[in-house]
Amino acid sequence: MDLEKLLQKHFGYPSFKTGQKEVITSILSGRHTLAILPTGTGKSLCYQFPGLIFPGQVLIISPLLSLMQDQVEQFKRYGEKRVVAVNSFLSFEEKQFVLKNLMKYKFIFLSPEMLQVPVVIQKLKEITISLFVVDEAHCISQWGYDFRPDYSKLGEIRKQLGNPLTLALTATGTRKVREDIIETLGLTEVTKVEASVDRPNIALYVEKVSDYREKESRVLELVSKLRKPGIIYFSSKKSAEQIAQLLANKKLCKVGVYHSGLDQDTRILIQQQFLHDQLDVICATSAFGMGVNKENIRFILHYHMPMQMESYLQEIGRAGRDGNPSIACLFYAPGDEMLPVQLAEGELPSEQQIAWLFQRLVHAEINFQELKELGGFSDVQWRIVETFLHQANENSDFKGIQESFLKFVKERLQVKRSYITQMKKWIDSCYCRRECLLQYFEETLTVKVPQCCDYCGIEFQVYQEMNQELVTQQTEETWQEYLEKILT
DNA sequence: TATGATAATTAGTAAATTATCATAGCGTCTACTT
Repeated sequence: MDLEKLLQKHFGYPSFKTGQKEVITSILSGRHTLAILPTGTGKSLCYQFPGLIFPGQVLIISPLLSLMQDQVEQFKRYGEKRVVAVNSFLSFEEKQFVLKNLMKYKFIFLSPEMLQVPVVIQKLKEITISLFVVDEAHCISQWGYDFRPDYSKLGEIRKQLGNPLTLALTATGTRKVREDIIETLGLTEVTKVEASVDRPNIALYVEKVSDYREKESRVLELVSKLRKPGIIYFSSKKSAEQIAQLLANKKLCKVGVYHSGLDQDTRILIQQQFLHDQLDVICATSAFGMGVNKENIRFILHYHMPMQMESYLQEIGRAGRDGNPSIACLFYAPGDEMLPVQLAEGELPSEQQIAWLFQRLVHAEINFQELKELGGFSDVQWRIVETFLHQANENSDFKGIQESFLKFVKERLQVKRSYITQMKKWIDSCYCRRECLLQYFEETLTVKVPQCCDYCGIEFQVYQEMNQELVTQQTEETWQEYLEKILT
C-alpha cells in the first residue's frame, strides 16, 4: 500500500511529518502503539488515516470538552461528516439520537467520564471498534490517581469492549508515564514511537530572585521588553489576577487572565482573543494551554514553579510552534517549593481524616454527604475516598481497607513529593539546562544550539521587542504632524 | 501570624532582654457528569 499516495489523495499533504508514518504503519499492521510526538506534529492524522482504511469505528478518548469540539470541527472542515462528540454539550434528545445511530459515525469522541455511563458502554458494545485512541494519554498518569479517577478505569473499559487495537498519544512521557499508560490500559506488546522532547528553538532560562518583590519587578521588566505574545504561568489564581492587574495598570501590554475560577464563556472569550492577537499576554494557571494551537507564542514565563518536570515541558512547549526563536523563563524565590508541596498534600486526605472516617464507618454511619462535610474533605479528596468506600461495600474488612488506603495515600504523597524535588533539582542544577532536562526524560543532547540556556549563555536581545523608544517617537511625530495639520 | 524596628526594662551606667507596635505577602492547580 502506498501510504504517501493515500495521504495526498485524502488529505492533500505531499509527505508525512516526523513520526506520523511510523505510527500509522504500526497501527495498520495491528500493533498497539504508544506514540510520543511533540505538539504540532499532527497527531490526529495518526488515527484519522487508519480510520479511513479500517472497516469499523474509531473511538477517541479526549480530556477536554473544548478539545473534542475543536477536533470535530476540524474533521468537518476537511469534509469528514461522520464524526461526533458524545458529551454533556448534547441535550438529552440529541444524546439519545446519537447513541441510537452510533454505527453511522466513523469517529466518536468521548470523555473518560462518559465511558462510565452504563448505557454508553452498552451501545459501544454493539458496534465494531477498529481503533481505541487515548489522546493526551499522559492524563492517565497525571490525573488518573486522584483528580479524574475515571482515567484509571480506561483499562477496564477497554476489556469490556473486547480489547480493541489501541493507540495512545502524548507529547511528553517519562518512563513512569509510559509505564502508567501501558499498565492502566492493560496493553501487551506495545510498539513505541518516540520523538525527542527537545525544542531547540526555545531558550531555557532560570533566574533566582531573593523575594517576591524582586520577582514581581523582574517579571514586569521582562514582559515589557520581550517580544510578544506570551504566557505567564502561576500556581495561584490570585497572583495571576494581581500581576495581570499590574500589567494592565502600567499599560505594559494587552493582558488577559485565565483560570478555572472564570466561567466557561469568559474562558472561551479570553482564549479566542489571545488566538486572534487581541491580547499580548495571558496570566494563567495550569488550566490554560491544552489544545491551544497558536504558532507564534514568543515567551513562556513561570512566576511559580510547576509541580513536575512533565508539566514544565508541556507548558514551555506551547512557545515557538512556528520554529522561530522563543524563550522560557522561570523565576524562583526561596521557599517557592512550599506552594506545590501544599497543593500536593491538599489533594490527598490526611491520616487523621482517614482515621476519623473509618471510625465512623465502623459505627455504621454511612451518610456520605454528611461524612464528607464533617470530615472536611475537599472534592478531590472525597473522590479518592469514594473509590475505597466502594471496596468497603463489597467487603466488610474495614481494617484491611483502611490500611491499604493509608498505604495508597502515603505512596502517592511520596511520588508527588519526588516530582517536586526533581523539579527543584532542575532549578538548582549547575550545568546546561537543556542537557539536564533531556536527562530527566532519558535522552541525551546531541546537537548543541546557539541560544541554549542561562548556563551556556543567551543573548537576550534576540527575544526583545524592537526598540520601544523608536516606536513611541514615531507615534509622537505623527501626533505632532496631526496636530499641526488641524491647527494650521 | 511572623517579622523587624523601636522603645522600655533591668541592673548598674553598657548591653542584653522583653514589650510594643507597625508592617506586610502570606501564599491552594487541574474536569467531567447530572
